[in-house]
Amino acid sequence: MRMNKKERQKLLTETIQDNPFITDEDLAEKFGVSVQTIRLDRLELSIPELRERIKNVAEKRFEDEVRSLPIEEVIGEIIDIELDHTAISILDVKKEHVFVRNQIARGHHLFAQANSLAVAVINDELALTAKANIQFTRSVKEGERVIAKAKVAKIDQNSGRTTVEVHSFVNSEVVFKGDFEMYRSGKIID
Amino acid sequence: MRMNKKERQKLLTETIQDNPFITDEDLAEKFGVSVQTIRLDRLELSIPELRERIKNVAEKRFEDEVRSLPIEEVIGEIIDIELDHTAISILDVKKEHVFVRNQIARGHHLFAQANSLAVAVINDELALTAKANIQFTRSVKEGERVIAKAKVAKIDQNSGRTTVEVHSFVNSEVVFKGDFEMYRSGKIID
DNA sequence: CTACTATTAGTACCTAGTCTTAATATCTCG
DNA sequence: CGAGATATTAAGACTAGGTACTAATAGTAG
Repeated sequence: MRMNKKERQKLLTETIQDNPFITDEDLAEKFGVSVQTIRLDRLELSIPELRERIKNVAEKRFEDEVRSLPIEEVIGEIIDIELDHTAISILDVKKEHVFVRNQIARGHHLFAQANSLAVAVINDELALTAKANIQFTRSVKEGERVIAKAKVAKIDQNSGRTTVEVHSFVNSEVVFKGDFEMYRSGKIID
Repeated sequence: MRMNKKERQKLLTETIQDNPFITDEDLAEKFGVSVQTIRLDRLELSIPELRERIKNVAEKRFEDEVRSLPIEEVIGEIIDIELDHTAISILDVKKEHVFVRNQIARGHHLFAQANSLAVAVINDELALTAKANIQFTRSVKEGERVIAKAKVAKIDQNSGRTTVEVHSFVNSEVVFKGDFEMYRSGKIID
């Protein structure tokens, strides 16, 4: 009934991977060996103790949290901005952006990058999108880097309505085009 | 220099909140009191010990992980669908969807809901958005429920190009309108 | 039979606590 | 000022879930 060392260690790795909250004692019982054997196994496999594992999971969550905040505020990373004129952002397409089936980026992520860049380029407290006319000219795959360039095309001095053109590229190939008509609350800050 | 109990306990709560990884010893040093005092404080405030706190953070991360997967696949919850005809989804606007400053939903979330509904309504393995013409007719606030209704308007039998109209409502008031021109890979499944 | 690997056992020690009892310190009110 | 209440500190026994190390035993291959 009892498996050999190699098998046990393989299973041990898997078991801990999908449940890092298991103690050596529980593992020993699960595999029908002594606690000491489990500890030797962990030592050989360089698997840290329960508390360390839990801590790692917790710390990773903290990192993610810090990382997810800026993602929420602006989709993509703004690398250049000249208020009311131009702005550029980059977005690295990762597995969370693509369809599972074909690894093609979901449209709304490209839209989100462009839209939030259009919001950012406007020099106003409250910029909202009123209308948009967009076009996806080529599908973007996981691993590609999308560079979005926004240009303020027109500002209506009375209403404040601002038209922003955004073109997104992968290796100088246009993958997305969008005209955004933006609404701004206050007066134009110069 | 040393603050009173009330002040200390208030600060203690905050300190632990934004760094759950701090030990009683470090806290004692930070507040210039003994470790025992910190422990009494935690007891009074029902703050669990370090290891429990870390475990909670880790467990929460595990829960979140499970929860964040379905959110990725379809934005909003599909409540009705008739392939190649109509579909309806709802999206409850929460704080993660809005601008911090004014609690207005960021445009790309409404777009994402509409776009992913347009993708879903199409009876094909691979549906991609080619173009979209959208309009945000009223701003949506945190706490509101957006109901998106998609209608397939036209299917080009040769190219497979499909036009989907999406209207989104909050309490029967139109908040978003969009015409999506969708591209489908294979033939139309009937 | 010996050499080697694998397993088990036992001991001392560690961290970051809990729980309990008891001794001080400090504050407050009459 | 002093008594009582509240706050703080200390000390001791115990806990989980380990590490690190030494030593004994079991099983197997040459």
